[in-house]
Amino acid sequence: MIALADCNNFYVSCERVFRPSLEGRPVIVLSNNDGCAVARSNEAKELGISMGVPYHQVKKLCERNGVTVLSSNYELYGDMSRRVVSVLSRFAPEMEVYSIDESFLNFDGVESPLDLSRRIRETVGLWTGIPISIGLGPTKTLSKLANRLSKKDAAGCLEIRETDLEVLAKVEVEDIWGVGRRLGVRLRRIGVRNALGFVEAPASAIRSVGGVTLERTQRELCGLRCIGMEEVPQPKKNTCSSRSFGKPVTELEDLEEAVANYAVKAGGKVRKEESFASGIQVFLATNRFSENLPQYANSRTLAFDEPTDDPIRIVTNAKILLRSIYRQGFAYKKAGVILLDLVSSKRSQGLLFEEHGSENRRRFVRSMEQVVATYGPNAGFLGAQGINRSWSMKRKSRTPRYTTSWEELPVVG
DNA sequence: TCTGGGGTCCTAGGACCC
DNA sequence: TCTGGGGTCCTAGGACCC
Repeated sequence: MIALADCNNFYVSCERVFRPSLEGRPVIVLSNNDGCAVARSNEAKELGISMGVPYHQVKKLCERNGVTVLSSNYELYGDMSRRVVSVLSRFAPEMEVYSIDESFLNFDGVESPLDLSRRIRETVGLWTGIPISIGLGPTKTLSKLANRLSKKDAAGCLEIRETDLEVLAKVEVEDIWGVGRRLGVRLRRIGVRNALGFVEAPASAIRSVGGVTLERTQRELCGLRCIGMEEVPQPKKNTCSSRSFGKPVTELEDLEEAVANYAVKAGGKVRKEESFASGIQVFLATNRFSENLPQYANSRTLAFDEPTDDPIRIVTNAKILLRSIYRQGFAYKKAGVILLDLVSSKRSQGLLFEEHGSENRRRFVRSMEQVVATYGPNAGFLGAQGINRSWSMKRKSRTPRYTTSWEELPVVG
């Protein structure tokens, strides 16, 4: 038996832990740049605010109904997520952290999985303040399905088996894990409307619609385990840092600043993972929603002669790539840096005849990181990253970083 | 006016090899 | 008139997930 523990309306729930007055009231959390609604309390869902809707489309509705609108506070959510995970890990020897708000737990051999789930749910709620739901099933895909159904159940814990045909018949085909909008359309076209139809369709038909991946999903729904638990997260193959700009950017100098910042950030992630990047890609794009403005998007890739984690090399190359794809006369909305083909820093192939990256350089980078970790991001940065950063994103109503910043601790009494 | 960010996997097609 | 067979590697694009 596999359990999927999923935090309810996670970002909203995190905010409510520190502002209990938001309990029972409509709340939404916005994506970066205060762009879209990415988390909604049940009350907000009832008002008809859908997942991912652009905020400007529901702003009036929010104002009319007294919805509390918050910018995202990823530092807080990340820390709360770690707390939830640490509680969950007490209950299952084998566990996979699947996303910021979901974990799979292996319940093989557990005598009464539902009882255990209820205990876990209670403990997480008590110790972290975050409400969770738990779905149980013989495979990951079935536990995902059970979890979805458990959200509607007041008890918050639900078990499903591949033999529960009448339950499967009630699940829309798009609600299956691994079936998105496109595959949903194509499946409906061949007459598959719900999970029962999906299970009963011939494997060859499923395969012709969605390849081996979708056939695997079908087997999983039939109770056959095809997707295993991944206790140790696989090392990342790529890492990306990108942002939409707070306002359109036209000048190369501004783009260079922005791209330098993304490059430094992506480099930081790579160093943290103890990896080196083998290549780098820079991309930029105008606002694809502004149909009447001239559109342009491009990207360019370059392979490092030797895998690296050196921010100065990364920034230098990012700027070279940017200049090669930049074209004047466009209002750019977004740019980003992707570091490609990450390899372990311990097993990286060096150059045969020369040596890159002096020990001095490495010490310099480490010192910079320590300065920033202690005194904040403005205490030390590369000149290329710029000072004014007029392009930086909007985030109007971010709550304090209650749990990760001494300056922003909640005040009691 | 205003529309997120960060990933993975699979497949088809082209370039190239012998 | 007739124009092979069997590979690998890389990339772009499309699908999905949260």
